[in-house]
Amino acid sequence: MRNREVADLLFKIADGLDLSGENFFKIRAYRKAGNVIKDLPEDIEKIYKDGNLTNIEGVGSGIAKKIEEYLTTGKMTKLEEVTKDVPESLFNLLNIRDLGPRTIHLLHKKLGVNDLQDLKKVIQNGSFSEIEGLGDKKAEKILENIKFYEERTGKDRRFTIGEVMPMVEEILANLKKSKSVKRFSTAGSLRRMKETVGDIDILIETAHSEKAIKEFISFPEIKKVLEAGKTKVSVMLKDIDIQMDIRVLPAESYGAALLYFTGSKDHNVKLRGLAIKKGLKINEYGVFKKEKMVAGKSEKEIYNLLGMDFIPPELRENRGEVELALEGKLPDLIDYNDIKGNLHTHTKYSDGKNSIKELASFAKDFGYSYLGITDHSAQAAYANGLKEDDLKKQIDEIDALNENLKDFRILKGTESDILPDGSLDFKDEILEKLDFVIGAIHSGFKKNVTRRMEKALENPYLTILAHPTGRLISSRVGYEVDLEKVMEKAKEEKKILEINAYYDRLDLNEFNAREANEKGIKLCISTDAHNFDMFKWMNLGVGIARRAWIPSNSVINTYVLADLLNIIKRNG
DNA sequence: GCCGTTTTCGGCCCGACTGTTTTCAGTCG
Repeated sequence: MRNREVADLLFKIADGLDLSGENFFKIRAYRKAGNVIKDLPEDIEKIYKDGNLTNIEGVGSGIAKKIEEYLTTGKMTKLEEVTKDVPESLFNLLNIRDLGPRTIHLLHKKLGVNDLQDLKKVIQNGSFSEIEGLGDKKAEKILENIKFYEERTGKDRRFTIGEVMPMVEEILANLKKSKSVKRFSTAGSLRRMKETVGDIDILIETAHSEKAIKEFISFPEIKKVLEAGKTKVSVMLKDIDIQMDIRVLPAESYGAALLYFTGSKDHNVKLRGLAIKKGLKINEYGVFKKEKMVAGKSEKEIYNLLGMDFIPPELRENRGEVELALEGKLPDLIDYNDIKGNLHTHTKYSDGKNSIKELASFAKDFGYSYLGITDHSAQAAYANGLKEDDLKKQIDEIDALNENLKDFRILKGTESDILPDGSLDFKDEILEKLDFVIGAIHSGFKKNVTRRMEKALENPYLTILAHPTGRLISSRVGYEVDLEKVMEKAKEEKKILEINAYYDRLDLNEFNAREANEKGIKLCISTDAHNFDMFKWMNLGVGIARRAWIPSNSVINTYVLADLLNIIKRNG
């Protein structure tokens, strides 16, 4: 897939034009095309070969030609033209908050600013503030933001959703206690359950906005207030240095604001386009016919007014959901409370923190009706993997525990390493005694991974293939694997692929998961829990599944026990 | 540069906040 690569070039052209003071709408056209291409599920090269480039939203003949040139020759003349007069170091300045292309262009033209050092110099010697439209306050602000920029990776830094959740939950708990706040919700990419978020958006409904804002900015989780108006507050949070935006709203606009700030941007633009055709205007305060407000209290009301069904936040990416909602044909998505058990967990036997009994009791209290125990196998020595005798002992322990459990069952499993030759780490005689078997690659990420996975999938004892791509969102690209082949084999062998909901894995990701589902492959959402606390990640997995348009009956751990056992029973 | 059930020109999503001014431009989301 070279989509990201092509999108980045278009973004670069947009930035370059921006820094040259070019026509605003031309710049936006490049940026829009980049955004659409970045999120396309199909490969841009394939689209080009099929002659369908201009069918992509936002790509006309001009941009199509540039993409064609790049795909066939490896260069893009337009980009070279644009960057000829803009020094590379000028692009970096765009990463500084409150410093945009117009100002950078001005500083470049009038003061010859070419890089960060120049910028600091002109602020310090006062020539910055002498330019019309700029001043001392702006100078001071920029200087402070330069510090921020230098301390961290810049304003484009993204956080995994699991990284920010704990802090968000603390803040939501604070809001729950507040007497001046009536309702609140997350919005933005967090509400859409994207695997990474750039910032955190929170909406609150209150009749006493001044009081609510004052209260909010005094929360202990807040490091610094960036701006604080009457309806909007931006702050930087402690520990993780992420920006949080709060919007304060009256009841009649709550739905409109939730819709607006949940996004995605592309989804909203689409809705507004539809609204215009109906003679309506949508903004964050409501839907308006001329001056008269005709909807806004709830999102559902607004969608219905536009003649469509309510669209769940996880689908709002302008990937066809609007068209389906208009026809009343949205997919019936898996829901957060459909899950009946966690089937990938570790105990003290290997590298987990809790005993089997503790974990089972927790899972039951969590509302689950079964729990799969899948400790590591011997090959995973770093994780204290189980030898055959340990596994036998564990089987006996689970049998004994099950005898005393009511309305709940512990399932006997293993997370067996897939060895270099593609075989599993236990003999058939012991695998036979288990309810199900997870296979996983934990070493040799570059060694015949595709072939090994295919062979493991052919093994009649294997039930589920864990974290099929092996990526870590924040740090690792994953296995050298031909996922297409692995999926074909899984389909052929009727095996299950895992969506590992551990926040830094989310593997399969939403695109792969959707592809697997379209092929008819069953999926399993698991948290790979090493303690109680990690059960909460299950929601992230469901979020990914919802973003992948997956229905409940495609995920095995939404089934009641009897049906689940039927599905995971060996040899069909 | 893109796009069209007001189509090949003339629009292009919309508003808050800030700092600079005194009506607005830049930046951000």
